[in-house]
Amino acid sequence: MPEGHTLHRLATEIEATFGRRRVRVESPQGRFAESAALLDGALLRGAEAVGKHLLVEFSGRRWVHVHLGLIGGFVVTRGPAPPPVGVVRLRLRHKTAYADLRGPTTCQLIGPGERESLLARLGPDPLSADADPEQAWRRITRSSAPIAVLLMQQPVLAGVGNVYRAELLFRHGLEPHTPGRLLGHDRWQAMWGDLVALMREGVRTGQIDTVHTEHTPEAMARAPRVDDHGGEVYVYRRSGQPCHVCETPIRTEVLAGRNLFWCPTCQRPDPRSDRTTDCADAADH
DNA sequence: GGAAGATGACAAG
DNA sequence: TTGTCCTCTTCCC
Repeated sequence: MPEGHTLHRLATEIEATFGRRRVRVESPQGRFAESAALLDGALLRGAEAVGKHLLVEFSGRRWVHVHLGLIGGFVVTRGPAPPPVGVVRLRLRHKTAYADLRGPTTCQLIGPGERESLLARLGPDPLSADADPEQAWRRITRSSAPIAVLLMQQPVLAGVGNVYRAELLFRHGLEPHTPGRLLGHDRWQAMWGDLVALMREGVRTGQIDTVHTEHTPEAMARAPRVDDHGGEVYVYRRSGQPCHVCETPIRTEVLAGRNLFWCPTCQRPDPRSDRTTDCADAADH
């Protein structure tokens, strides 16, 4: 579930529900019990998302640092808290709402120093108003790693995951194996602007929709996507299905341990590249 | 009832 | 590059 937009929504929801109130803090599962006891009854000041990280601030310059990883979930529900169902690492609650955290890779009580070092190791977040795309550009243009790998490295760019990276590369017609150093600056600026718009839309709707108006199911008279992640996409998890634009079957492969999807016809190396558009080049990495 | 898989990240080699 | 962790859901027997 969680790419950056999910965490930003979550931060907003947690702040709206629990912000500036004293909350009960529990760890039904037990793995966060010691820290929960320290925070129980404290004032929850607010919540912020940075990339895929969530920071819930409590009085006394204390933060609960949460990272959902691949499978984690943090669900806010109205109403008094019932007995926990399943494995609940952390529960926040007051009289009229509760939030259950399950399966995070990180749930840790931290102080100002640890918070600072976390922020320092993250690249610009397209959802943050003061993010600097040039900071990401400097790393991309220095690297010979495939652009598809760089987009998912959180020190390069914070908040982009497997869906946004695949869809962004499609929307910009960029072959995923193109080395970062061959990416043109203009192309990068366009990609950044697009990411900001796409991810803001993701925060608004809670899902990842990336198709242009002319490629929606209605416009194309095709069946809408039925999937657990909702939105309409060009390539993500569409392996073997026809490209919405050119009908070439979408390709997939595992790159750096993650499933990559792309259209071999619509996506080409950056024009600044001195390579030909021969697909054999793409295998070089 | 069990295996596989999933929008992530890290350590070890 | 591989293995490991986190939890739940889906699919197949």
